[in-house]
Amino acid sequence: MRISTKGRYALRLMLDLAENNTGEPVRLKDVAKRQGISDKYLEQIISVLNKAGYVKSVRGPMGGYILSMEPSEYTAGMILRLTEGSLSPVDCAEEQGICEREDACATQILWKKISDAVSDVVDHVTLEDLLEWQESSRDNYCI
Amino acid sequence: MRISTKGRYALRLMLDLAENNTGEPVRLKDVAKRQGISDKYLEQIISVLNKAGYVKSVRGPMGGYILSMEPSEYTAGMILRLTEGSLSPVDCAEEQGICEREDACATQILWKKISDAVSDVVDHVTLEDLLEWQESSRDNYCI
DNA sequence: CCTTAATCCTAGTTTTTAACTATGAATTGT
DNA sequence: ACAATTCATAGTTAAAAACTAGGATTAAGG
Repeated sequence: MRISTKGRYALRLMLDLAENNTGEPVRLKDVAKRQGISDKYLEQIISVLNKAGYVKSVRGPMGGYILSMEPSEYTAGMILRLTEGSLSPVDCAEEQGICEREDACATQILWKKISDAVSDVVDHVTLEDLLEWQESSRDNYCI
Repeated sequence: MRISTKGRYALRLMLDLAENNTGEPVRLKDVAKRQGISDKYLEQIISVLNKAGYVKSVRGPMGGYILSMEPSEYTAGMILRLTEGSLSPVDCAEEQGICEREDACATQILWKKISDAVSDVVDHVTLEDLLEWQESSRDNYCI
């Protein structure tokens, strides 16, 4: 029932872009350093976000990435579904006709409830919310 | 974000024991056949449920397994946590001190929300609920 | 134009986990 | 004694996750 590093890193990546948004593109190498994540791995992850239009890229020196929308316009669900694939605990909870037992399987109802509960959370948390949480937790962060 | 076969099979196994509870022990082989699951694999899964005291075992011929409590006393959460390990999307959401970034990481709050939402579902669905759903879906099951 | 710093693209590798499979010992009803 | 069951442990296979590597492409600055 784990969320993979792809999804988690993608969220932190987007959050980092939001935090460091000065209008200028942000270098991926800097994000990688700040977040302590391999930059080569981040390249793959942001490629997906880029193709989906969630970020804009600028190539060449002084290049990097910028969010293409306001933080409030991204939900965690958008980012996680894009990078994780699906957030459903089982296949049969999101699509019909996969399981030949589905007419006689009560557990499917449970999976659907779980799936809905997860969606309800991630679809109502935006990047802006994360930013706010980040800032308020920053206050009690002593280094 | 998937639930593994261990957890899913364990639920179906417990549900099968509940459905076929006549007071006599139920043979694992029969469960395996009904559910279409390898009996050797089920052996491993029920071993965990047995050690936790969720089922009682009877060895030898005419042996098998029986639920040790009423269906209403088992929640899906009990069964899934036992067989799946944890239902949390990330480690840092259930235990503190794992992530050295936790004081400055807003995503942790999101993971905790997801974790709580999932718990809220699975801790309020009992085996008895599953039994009822099973019976009502049986009605529109034509074979 | 040339160098350099960035993104882009694809393929390969390693590690971990999931999902069984196999073998045989222990137990017990007939 | 025999046969049917659970019990215990180890081994195997397949798939997915988590990176790693190498080079192509683009564009700013001198």
